[in-house]
Amino acid sequence: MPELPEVETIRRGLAPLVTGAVVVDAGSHPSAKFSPAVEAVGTAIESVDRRGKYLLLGLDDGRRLVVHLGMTGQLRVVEAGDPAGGGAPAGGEAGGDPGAGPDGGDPHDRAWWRFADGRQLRFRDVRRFGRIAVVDRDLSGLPTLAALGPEPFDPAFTPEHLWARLRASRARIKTQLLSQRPVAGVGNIYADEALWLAGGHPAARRLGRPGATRLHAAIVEVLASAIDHGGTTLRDYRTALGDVGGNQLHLRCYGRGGEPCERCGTELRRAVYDGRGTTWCPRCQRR
DNA sequence: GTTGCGTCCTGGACGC
DNA sequence: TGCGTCCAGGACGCAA
Repeated sequence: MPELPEVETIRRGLAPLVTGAVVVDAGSHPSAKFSPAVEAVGTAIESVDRRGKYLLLGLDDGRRLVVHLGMTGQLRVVEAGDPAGGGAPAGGEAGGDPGAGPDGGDPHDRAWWRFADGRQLRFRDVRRFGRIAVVDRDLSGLPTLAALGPEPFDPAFTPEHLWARLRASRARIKTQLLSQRPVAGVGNIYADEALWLAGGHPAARRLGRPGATRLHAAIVEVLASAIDHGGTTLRDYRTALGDVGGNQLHLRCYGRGGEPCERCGTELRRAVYDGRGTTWCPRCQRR
């Protein structure tokens, strides 16, 4: 489930591989979630940026190719003739066999772009929770993207900002983090990790200023640490080079329900809040 | 406007 | 071994 650290790791791997590449052909799964991929044909990729969990490929016609990886999305560059790429795409007509890649490649490939040098950028997404869009440079074509909160490493993301945003809502703290509005890029894994580190209860609806300050520092710390470790691979996530991340070895809360808290030894609890599996320490994280 | 629930989607885990 | 059921979760739609 790619969150900010995973998307950032993919961006860093992808940028040197695709910057300057000219898209000469493309295809996609017929779903409207993926079919905009073909709109990039005839352009050159000028940049690879990230906003929250979204990858933004700057095109030389002024637009941006936006890719959201959803839960199981993977982006890989394959060399011309690489069996993993299914060879040169035959036909290349968008809306072909649902779920099948060009030339009968991986059936979970939802979109692909072929470059002038023969290489392909391929988007594999088993559960089809990802999506692709082509929008103007100002991102106004995607309201969700335009409404994202500040980047966690941006100076605009301050303890005061976080406190003000959390104070303005009565929703649960974790639910607010997952909304992407207080800060962009936090998903279920890092919300649990940051709340554990900050000692905040995920189901609390209010957070004092000291608590918000601790949570701010925790968000920055867990995201930066995860990027340093190459992201978290629980099942599907792979870097642009096909490698697994290493942060799953450093998780201290997420997915560890029933295990002892490494800080106090109390058994970590697991529950579902607002439809999302949540793990927390009942002793370290009191309401 | 805010909040919370249901839906989409598929592979893996698990029980029978 | 095979079948059915449950679970995971980001974004979005909808109802209250």
